[in-house]
Amino acid sequence: MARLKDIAEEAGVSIPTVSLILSGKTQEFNPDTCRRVLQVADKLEYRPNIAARSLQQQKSFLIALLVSDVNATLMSDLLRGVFRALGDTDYSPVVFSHAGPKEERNCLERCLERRVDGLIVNVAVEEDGSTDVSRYLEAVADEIPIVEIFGHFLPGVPSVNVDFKAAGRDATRHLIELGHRSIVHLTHEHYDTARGDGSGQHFDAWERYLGCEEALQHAGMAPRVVAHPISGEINVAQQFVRGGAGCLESLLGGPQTPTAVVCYNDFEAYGLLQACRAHGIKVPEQLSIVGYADGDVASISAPPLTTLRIPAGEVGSASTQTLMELIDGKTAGSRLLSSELVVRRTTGPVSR
Amino acid sequence: MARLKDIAEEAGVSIPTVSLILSGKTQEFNPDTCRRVLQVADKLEYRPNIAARSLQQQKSFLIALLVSDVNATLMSDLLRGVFRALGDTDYSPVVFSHAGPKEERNCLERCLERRVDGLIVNVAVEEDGSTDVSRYLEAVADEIPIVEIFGHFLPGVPSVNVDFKAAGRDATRHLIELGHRSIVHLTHEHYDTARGDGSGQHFDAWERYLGCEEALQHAGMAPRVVAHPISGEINVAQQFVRGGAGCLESLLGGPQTPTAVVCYNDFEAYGLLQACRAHGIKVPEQLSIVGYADGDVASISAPPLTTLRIPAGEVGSASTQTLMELIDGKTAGSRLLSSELVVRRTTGPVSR
DNA sequence: CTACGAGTCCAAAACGTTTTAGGATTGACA
DNA sequence: TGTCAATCCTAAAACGTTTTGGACTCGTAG
Repeated sequence: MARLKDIAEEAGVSIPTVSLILSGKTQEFNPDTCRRVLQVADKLEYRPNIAARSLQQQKSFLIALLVSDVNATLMSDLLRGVFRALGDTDYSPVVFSHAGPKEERNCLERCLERRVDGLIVNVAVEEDGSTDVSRYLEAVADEIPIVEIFGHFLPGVPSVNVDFKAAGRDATRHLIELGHRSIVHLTHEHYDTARGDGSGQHFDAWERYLGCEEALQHAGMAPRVVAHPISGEINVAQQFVRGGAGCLESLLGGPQTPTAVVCYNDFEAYGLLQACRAHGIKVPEQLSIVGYADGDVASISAPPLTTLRIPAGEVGSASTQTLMELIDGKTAGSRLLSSELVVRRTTGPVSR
Repeated sequence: MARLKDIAEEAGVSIPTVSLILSGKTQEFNPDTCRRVLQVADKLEYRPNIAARSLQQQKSFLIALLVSDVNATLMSDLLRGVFRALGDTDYSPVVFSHAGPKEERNCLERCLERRVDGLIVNVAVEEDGSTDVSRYLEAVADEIPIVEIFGHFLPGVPSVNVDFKAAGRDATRHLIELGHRSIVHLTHEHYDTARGDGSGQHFDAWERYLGCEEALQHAGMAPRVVAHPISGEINVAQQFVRGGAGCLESLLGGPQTPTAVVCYNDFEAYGLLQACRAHGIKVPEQLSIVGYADGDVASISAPPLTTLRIPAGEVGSASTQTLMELIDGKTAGSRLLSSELVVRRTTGPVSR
């Protein structure tokens, strides 16, 4: 593989000359020389050795992506977003997918060895809601630019998050605009465990509830919640499906039968949809349903689910952009991205 | 960040001494020296500079993962597999997710600049079934170890693939063991377009059919195929759902009503399942259904789908292992991984 | 004739590591 | 006393870049 030296010899100039010309400082050289050098470089199919450049410049041109595999479904979108934002900068992404705090530590170590120029990290959170690595990460944060995604556990580190509250608000508002006046928020039993400190494991559920509440109150209505248990044993997705299905009775049995339901996620919505069919309840004529996430499930259900798309790609590109700014020495703030409402066929005007 | 030099000075030895001791060649040195050096290294929190090491060793300790975003749903499993196989080797994965041949070329260029030690690549295939980059990749394959996954377009390059034929065979055999004697293969209209050359765009569908055929013939039965159109406009998943649903009539209207169906994928199976419910056909009592892929859809359908799991994680780890062997100068062969049958509730003994 | 500026180019050092080849010191043995 | 081997360590070169601080040659103005 050709080196600067090879080009220099073949073109009859010195190494620095080649280096400078190839990096675009052509105005300081004789046009003839430039042409010759560029031509030889092309002929020899020269490709810079990034390792050598790294060593000299004290920059690795690598950014690390540290994600816990909880976000598995979002992974590919996220990556694509990162990749898009990286565009034709000189940076490449090193990816570490870790299964928990222990591995996370390990990954971090590798990042440091590589002298990565920046870190996009999704902090692993323990079963009990604690985050083990924060200590390491906090220490590292002083030396390397870090952007946190899908969480905000590191003080002083900018984060890119999904605005769950806005998602709740938008879903609810959509229903209100359709004329609904009796709306229930369907969620899981731990939705209010994060109430105290505003963060914690079930933060998203609480935020989502708050969004609902806000939209309802703004329209002069009181929030109403139906929550189902999550037992922990079986497949997570299926738990929510069952949970959603199991709630139909509570919905119908309440003081006032709702005309619309905002669900915590698509699986719940799907379960509810199934239960409705089983009970002969027409969707959306008798009951409108909004889900959340927009995965496969949403688009294949019958009728296809109105839901909100989680902007994983945008999280990827926004966090990358933020990181780039940090790397360039600028300061950067956190960002909150909105989920986009995807109106399909489970919501419709209220019938009277 | 501490360098070998810093340790050397603090421990009162030379740089090579530190280097050698830290890389485990301790037996050639005085135990006291070793202890001192290791202690100082620990104190200064020394981490080797991989860029410098790369330059010296002419190895980047990077392996690149080049995947087209067709395999989005498999991505996170794949990555986890790669990561698992990498274990605590010195290698880290650089990931490039590309949307097509043009980007693929670009990614490849970056890989070469990084002097990656190996490449795991999922060749992008054009609409018409051609592969643009193969030329570049073939050229590169002479210089860098490559392993191809989810395809085999590069001659002479070992590949790791999913055995679609075995998947078809296993699904069918499962049904035969349950006593079924009238089995239909449900697939899409292009399933036999790859027939000629054995590769091409719809390779998987054809292999899957062949597997069915083999199992059936082995049991003395003739294959029977029902294929639905795929129009291209809407959501791919939904196309298959509709396709599957739309086939129920053909199934019932045929010369002999089948007691079991092997579907091309989970979406088809799901659509068929829906149609069965609509028509009052009991699954699995009247009709057994097997899907393929085992994503969210399979586990949330009612009843949950019997299907085959695509071993994406295994593809990741196997390809990584193969690549490591190539990097170590060994030769390595291709591997064909089996999908695992996941028996849920859409298959049962044939009723008479 | 000298001085100076513009236009081109280059020598040398530096980045942090590994490797090769050998140097210094010691003790044992002839 | 000199030789040999063993033990412990190091000097120097190398990997491929970029950067710094000039050097050299013209032409032109003082």
